[in-house]
Amino acid sequence: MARIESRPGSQLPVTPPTLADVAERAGVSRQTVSNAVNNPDLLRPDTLERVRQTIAELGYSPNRAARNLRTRTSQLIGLRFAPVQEGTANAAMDRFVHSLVEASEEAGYHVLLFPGDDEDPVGGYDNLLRSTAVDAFVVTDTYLGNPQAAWLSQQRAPFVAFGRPWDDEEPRHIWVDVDGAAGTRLATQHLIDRGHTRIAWIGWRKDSPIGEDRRAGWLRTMHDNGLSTTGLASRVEDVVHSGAEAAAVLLDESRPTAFVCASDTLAMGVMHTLWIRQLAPGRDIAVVGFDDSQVAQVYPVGLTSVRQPLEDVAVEIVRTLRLLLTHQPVETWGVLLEPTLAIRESS
Amino acid sequence: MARIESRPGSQLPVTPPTLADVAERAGVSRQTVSNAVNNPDLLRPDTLERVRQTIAELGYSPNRAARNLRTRTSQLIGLRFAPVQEGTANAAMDRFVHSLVEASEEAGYHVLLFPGDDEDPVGGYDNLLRSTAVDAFVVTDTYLGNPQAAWLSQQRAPFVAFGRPWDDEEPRHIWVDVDGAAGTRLATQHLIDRGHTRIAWIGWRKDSPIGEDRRAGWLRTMHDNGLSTTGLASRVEDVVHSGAEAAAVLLDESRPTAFVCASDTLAMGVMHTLWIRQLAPGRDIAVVGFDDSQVAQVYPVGLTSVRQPLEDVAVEIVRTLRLLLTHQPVETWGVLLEPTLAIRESS
DNA sequence: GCTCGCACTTGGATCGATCAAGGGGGCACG
DNA sequence: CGTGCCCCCTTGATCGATCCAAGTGCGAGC
Repeated sequence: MARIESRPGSQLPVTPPTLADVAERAGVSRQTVSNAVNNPDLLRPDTLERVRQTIAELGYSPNRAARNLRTRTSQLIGLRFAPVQEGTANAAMDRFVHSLVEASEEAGYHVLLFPGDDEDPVGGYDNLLRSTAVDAFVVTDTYLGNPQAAWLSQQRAPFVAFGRPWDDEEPRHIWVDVDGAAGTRLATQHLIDRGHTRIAWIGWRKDSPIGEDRRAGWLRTMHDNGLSTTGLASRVEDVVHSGAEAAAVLLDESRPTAFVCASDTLAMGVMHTLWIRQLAPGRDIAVVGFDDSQVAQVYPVGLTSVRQPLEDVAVEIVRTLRLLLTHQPVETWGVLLEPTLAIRESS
Repeated sequence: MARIESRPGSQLPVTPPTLADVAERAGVSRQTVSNAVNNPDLLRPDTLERVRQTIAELGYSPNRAARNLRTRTSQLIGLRFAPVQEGTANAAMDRFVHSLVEASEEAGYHVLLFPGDDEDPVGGYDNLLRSTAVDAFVVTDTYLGNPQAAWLSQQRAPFVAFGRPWDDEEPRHIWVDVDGAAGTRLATQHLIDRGHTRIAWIGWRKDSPIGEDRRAGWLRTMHDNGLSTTGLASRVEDVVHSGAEAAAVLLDESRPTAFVCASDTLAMGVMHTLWIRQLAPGRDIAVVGFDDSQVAQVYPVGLTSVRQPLEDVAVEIVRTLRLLLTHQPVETWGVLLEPTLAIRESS
């Protein structure tokens, strides 16, 4: 049998069998084999069985390039894989991408990654689109002022966004998103149920619509429960030490017994302040984060955190993409999914 | 209904222009346009300029499927995107994938993700290979007993592994890896330089070759510096509470002043034990983790951690893949890269 | 006997780029 | 003035699957 030579890389791939090979071997025409693969119900059962067996024997699999050329599809979904932000806990992307890969596979698609370039944000999209390398895109960063979604709409390229179009009164593109306000509502209600009344908010700066949405969930829940929020909110950068500072100030000035944070990163900051002040998370002060990042899971005092249903997001995105690509009507512009709360020791 | 504003000039035509369109418009043949794209030096400068201008005017980009069919390549690199392991700090995959996407792009490749299936570990590879959907693979999980690398070798599929073939038997394959022992050596020496002499090791069970490699770095460095290691090592599961328990036992029995861990997850366990015992990381006891995960970066007391040069790994992998795919000789079977130490407050 | 429809076959064209030959014009050289 | 040659470009074939239209054999139904 094949003994591998001692020099690396001296192996050559073999040419796989073609449709014609299968046809000849099975004693049928090319067309019939093609039908066996794509329209099995057109064949008589016994013929189908015979062809299928031959396909199995030869290990035939339709050549992707040829099929793509003819059908003008690639069965690929493009996803811009943006640089990871070091120093923050936001590892949601990883989980989302994985879910997307799984969901796509089930729909007969694969995920193609391409790099992001902040100087030319649509360059990668443009290339792939014009060379018909992908059938559709999934857009993940739809924050305010991001030109990608608008650009893709204009190009009439099929895509679904993970994230709402915050800046527009009228939805210009199809989206799937997680209800951030519902997440912080869950978190806040959870704390209220545990007897907390002075629950503080540490969130992002005002120019982040996502941050404001999450904040609104906290705010409304507090008010719905007749609780005051004066002096209990703070808006900072999404870095650990900002969270720590904000927590320190809030503790000094407003004596909260619990914190709801817009991110696990900020929650980590709170944990730090608690640690410095010899306060035990979960016993003395409750803390809830957002994103259920690995930090929340691995931190010795498990951090209670809002968990986005990324698996469902992926499934919903792929489902919608499929409708788009088969030119079926899409019912709604957007789908909003409910997050859950991963409860741990910190609350 | 959706009102999508359209700027007619910049809108993507229903069908993108083809080579023939460009050729006709520029008054040359298809082949000449093809050469303008792929072998510019075959054209006279003025012709080249003219063709290039026409390409720009029409916004032409070669159709991927057609090119793939003819050249029998796809310019795609397959990567199995395995499920994220919840509850551990190992987010190295994310950073690696991103680096790989960037490095691939520069070499004219894209990364195609496909899901992993533990029941049929080579199924995904097989499909993509037989349908000639990808040119090559990057294999990431080459732990002992993993059949993928061996299977791919046998199929003569071009691939490069991130990870050494630990079982050291034929058939061998081409790999790029990070020197784990060098990483723990860095960590250990760093601690010795800070005056520590009783440095403990918390690592994985013996059946993990990677774990044993990392352990060896600690062991050798200790011995090289004339330090004893008796009673200072422990091997456990890679989960937080195991790390915590191991730390507690070691502290009680051997009074170490520093810990080197095989992972950030275990280091988190150590941190937990320190916290319970009111010991300050970095001041009372030093801790070093492995992987420089987001946990290490975000943890309030920054965790010193061995950082794998994943960017370099990706570049090296792509470089080698390119040699393989162009049938150029590959010099060596494997390349071992040196990690660095991200020093933070915990040491 | 005739029609109808099913289950294929047949031959060709097609998708769009690239490969492998095949010109043709200009220039140098005899 | 003819020949050879190189450079630059053109032409037809090709990659492998799918689309298309027309045709064949056969059994059932009227």
